[in-house]
Amino acid sequence: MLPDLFSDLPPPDGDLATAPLTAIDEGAVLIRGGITRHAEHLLSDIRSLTAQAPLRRLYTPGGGLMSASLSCCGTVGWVSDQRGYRYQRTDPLSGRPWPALPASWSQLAAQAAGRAGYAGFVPNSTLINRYGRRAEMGLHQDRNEGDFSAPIVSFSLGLACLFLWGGSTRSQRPRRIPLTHGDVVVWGGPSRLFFHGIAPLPDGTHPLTGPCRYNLTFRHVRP
DNA sequence: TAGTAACT
DNA sequence: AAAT
Repeated sequence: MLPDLFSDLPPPDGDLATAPLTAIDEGAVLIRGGITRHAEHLLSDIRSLTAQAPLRRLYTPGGGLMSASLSCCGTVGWVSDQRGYRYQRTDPLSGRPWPALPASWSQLAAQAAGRAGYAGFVPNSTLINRYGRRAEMGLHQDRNEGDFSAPIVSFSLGLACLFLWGGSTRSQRPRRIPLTHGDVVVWGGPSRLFFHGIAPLPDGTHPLTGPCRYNLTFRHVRP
């Protein structure tokens, strides 16, 4: 078996308190394997949450269909359609409020943020992204939250991917950072509005998720 | 405009 | 780069 793109990563530690922390940029860190030991619990929660608010593909305002599927939980959820990007209190599919953000998720996200130097992070919205075969996410900024003092906390589950990490302008060529099952990325402060994205998902199968990657992105949104 | 076409 |  030939070594793959990701085989030189250290083995996952699984604990946010002790997993190895790498600086990516000013205000941005990668915690390798920080949530590995919580993966099955998180995936089980994703199953029950997406039974209430199904994963769905959204249209961008320009009319493009996103290749990743998403859902939300928390007091507000991110949506995109012909009218633009926004956070709203209800799921447009059902008209009902989004499912509550599980307390265990909020605690893990806060612990990750604290490890990255952002004390007191209290997320009120989580975007649940599912990347299937060849799904990707173009370079973008998370800029609809209203509160840019709070960081973004991102959990990776399942198939490995290449995280595209750019800069404050779209023209800066992004670095490609491998993310594997259990990895956590936190960015805020000077890099809070940096462009980022996901390269097309490589083929593969993960024991816990099959041919897909899940990503949980925690935010604090000023309603 | 979190995507895409249409360039180079 | 430009459309929306």
